[in-house]
Amino acid sequence: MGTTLNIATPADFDLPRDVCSYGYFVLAPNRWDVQSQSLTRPLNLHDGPAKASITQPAKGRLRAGFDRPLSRSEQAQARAKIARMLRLDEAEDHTKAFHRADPRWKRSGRSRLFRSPTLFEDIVKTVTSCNVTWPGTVNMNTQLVRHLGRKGCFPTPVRLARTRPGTLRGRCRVGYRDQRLIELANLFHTGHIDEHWLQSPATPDDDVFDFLKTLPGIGPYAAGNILMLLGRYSRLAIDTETIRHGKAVLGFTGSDQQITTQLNAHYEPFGPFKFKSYWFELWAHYETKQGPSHLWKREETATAFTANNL
DNA sequence: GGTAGACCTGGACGC
DNA sequence: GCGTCCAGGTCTACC
Repeated sequence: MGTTLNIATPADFDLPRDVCSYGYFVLAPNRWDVQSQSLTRPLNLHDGPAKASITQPAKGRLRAGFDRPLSRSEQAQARAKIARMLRLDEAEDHTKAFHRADPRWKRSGRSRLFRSPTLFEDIVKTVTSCNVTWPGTVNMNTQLVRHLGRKGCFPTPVRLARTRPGTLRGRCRVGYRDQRLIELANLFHTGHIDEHWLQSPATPDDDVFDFLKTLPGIGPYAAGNILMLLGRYSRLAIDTETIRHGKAVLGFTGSDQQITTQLNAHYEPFGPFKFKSYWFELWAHYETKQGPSHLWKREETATAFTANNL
């Protein structure tokens, strides 16, 4: 008999909406079940992996069922990881401030962007999303979990740091990212990444951005994306998808550089919430083509979604 | 500071 | 079934 945790959430939290808000919800080891509207994934805890199934039985409350009993310390650890994934730290006043800045999302209530239980997983997922089409990202994460993850978990920094480049390339299909991922894993497991400093409100976004760009495999796009994953929304992460959005949806014209300038100007009024305003615009565009994201069937839509494919 | 070319994979396409 | 082309962001060398 496994442990069940009851977890309090901010009053405005909505599990289907807030999980199915960013592409990482379809990447292994996450699994969103459309039928039961639940999120399932294994978590790495003190005494080993435990599979969590998260549902929302009522407003303001989540239920997380595990496939084995959890000790007291593991329960605290699991609560922290779930809170990180679901951004339960973003209270209602944060949502209200965002909706004051951009009232377009007040009706749907959108504000939270799904992320991973650890910063390491978020950074690896970001690196596997660079210079590759979305199905490639999906495959890399599936293979990383399959070949390097213990009992279906995402690989730990120690495990990834000890993996041979040839294994990453041959089995996990990460290509030239092999050495960069190993170096990143080494930086994490040797304590060279100061997560407290990265997450401290006292640290300016620009300083975090500059630091992130020094990491292997992290350029301007990835650094902007990781800022968002750290809860810093004052910058955009501009990739080809953003440029496409600028042209097709916002009607911008000119060279990519000119469109980038127009995009930055367009989102400037949203101040510290620029990324959210941009992202929910993009996400709303996907949903007009494919229907609500919490109903997307993983194999059909979610693994192929980019505006180009839609 | 700006830019060209290499880095890999998987899918689309033509034969 | 095979070869070719293309999409995708980062990194290095070079100007």
